[in-house]
Amino acid sequence: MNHRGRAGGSVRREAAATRNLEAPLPPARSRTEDLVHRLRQEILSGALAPGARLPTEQRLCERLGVSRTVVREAVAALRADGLVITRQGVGAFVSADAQHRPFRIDAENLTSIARILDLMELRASIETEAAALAAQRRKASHLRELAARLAAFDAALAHGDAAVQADFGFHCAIAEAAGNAFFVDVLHYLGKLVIPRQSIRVLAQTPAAQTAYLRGVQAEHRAIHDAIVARDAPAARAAMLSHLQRSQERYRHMAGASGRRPV
Amino acid sequence: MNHRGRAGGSVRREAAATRNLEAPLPPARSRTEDLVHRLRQEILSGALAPGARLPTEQRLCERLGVSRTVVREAVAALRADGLVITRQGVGAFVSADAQHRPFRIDAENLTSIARILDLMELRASIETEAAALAAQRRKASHLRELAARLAAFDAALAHGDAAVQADFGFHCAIAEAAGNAFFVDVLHYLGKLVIPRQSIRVLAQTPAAQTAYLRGVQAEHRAIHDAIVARDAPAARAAMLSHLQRSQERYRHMAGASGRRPV
DNA sequence: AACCATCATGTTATATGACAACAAGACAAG
DNA sequence: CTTGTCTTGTTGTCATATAACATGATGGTT
Repeated sequence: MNHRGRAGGSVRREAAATRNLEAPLPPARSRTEDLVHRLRQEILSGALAPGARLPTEQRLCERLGVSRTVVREAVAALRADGLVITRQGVGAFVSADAQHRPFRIDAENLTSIARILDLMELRASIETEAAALAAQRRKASHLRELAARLAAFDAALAHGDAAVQADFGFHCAIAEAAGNAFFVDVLHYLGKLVIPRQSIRVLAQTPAAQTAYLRGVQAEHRAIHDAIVARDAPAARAAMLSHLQRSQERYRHMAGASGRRPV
Repeated sequence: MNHRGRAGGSVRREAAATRNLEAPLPPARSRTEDLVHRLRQEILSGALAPGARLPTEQRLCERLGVSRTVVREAVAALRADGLVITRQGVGAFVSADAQHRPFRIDAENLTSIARILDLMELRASIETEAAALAAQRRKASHLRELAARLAAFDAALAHGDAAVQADFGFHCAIAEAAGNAFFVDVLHYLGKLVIPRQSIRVLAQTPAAQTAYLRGVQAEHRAIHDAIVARDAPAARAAMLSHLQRSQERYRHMAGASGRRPV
């Protein structure tokens, strides 16, 4: 028996080549990936209900004409995804919480300036509310943390990269003060996507322009900080919204100025 | 050689048993899971930088004293997670975007009413902004969709379960009208977590109470809808915020009324 | 009858060896 | 310098065997 039925893959690859000679990466799914895809679809579509038992490894081997290695690797992948759980000596079952897949934003979705602005918009919606909640709920410890983050930003004014980190730290401290762990989690997640791009934008400027830019950012930070200290939720919301809208504007400007290729 | 060095696992299990005889599930990691954990930590900690090449399967087998089966399953799991990518004949490499892990909220995190209210708060922050954006950007097609969803809700008033679905559909339509795909994605993700619980709450009531409750919801929906039609972003934001705050209030009330156990 | 130890069976977990598919460099021929 | 071939190393797949585990059946004991 041919150990690897690449016939299908080869056909796909050739077809792609005729359409575009520049084709850099023929996907050419492996058997394992194929099986993962099939099982995942069956689970997500509900054909395999939560709690249902998957066919045994032997049956899957027979039905699909693959080796146990392939089946086991596929199941391992699904288990890593949290879609199935296996019990030695019993079988493999569809996870009870298979329905709510993890939320994820791929880097491929962020190839255009418009998409990045969309992401910043999403972030803004969360942070404005976080600022308002922080104004209502902040404790003394949160205020100390906020002040410390502001000071850290001041200290980092001269170093563009460190300043971007400190900037994010200030925002995280606000999310912490909001007293809702979900806000912190989401912000961290989005931050990892946005920060690198922001950092590059900042560092592309001259040192003098960097400092001027960062001073402006810091002034907006202080406005947010003051509103939170004053327990003025609407003001905090407005200050954060204004801050992030200007941030979007700055990004739009810098992206437009330094060529069309977003990073 | 002993084919499965369960010594460590057994020790762990016994230790746990001495601490708590009720121990329901000794984790007892398998070798595969162990290796997945180790490699994942090395990647996330940065010890294995993005783009770096992993040791070959043979080397991993030798160093860790496990079979190739274990190594391959572990790598398959990491590949499913998007942390590594493998190229036949070349090797396995840490993915470039290994840093930003998918965002996920486990069901275990939602065991208390407070946590669920936190989640509703997060959802509110996103939806209020979505409503405001929808008011600014909605096209004619969006208005048609919104009207259709409202009508669907009216039609489902009698059937509690269908009404909850229609309710969510209306909210999704607003996110669509906001013209930012991320809002739709996040709402869908959060919806899968919130909807079932909301549904149970509604169905626990008497039919008459259900209808009264749903009529109140629908009135709030209309207020949001009208603000979006009028392109009045602040009004849309306020209407949505009010709607969701009342929703939180209702949940708090129902949760308090029907026993302490959240679902 | 109720209880408990033991066994048989089926399943997953792991180990091992082999071969196929592929990539990249070495190397010689043109 | 280019091109084709070979060698080597790596991942992908197959096949088989054994260990660990769960579950129900069996049969003996109380």
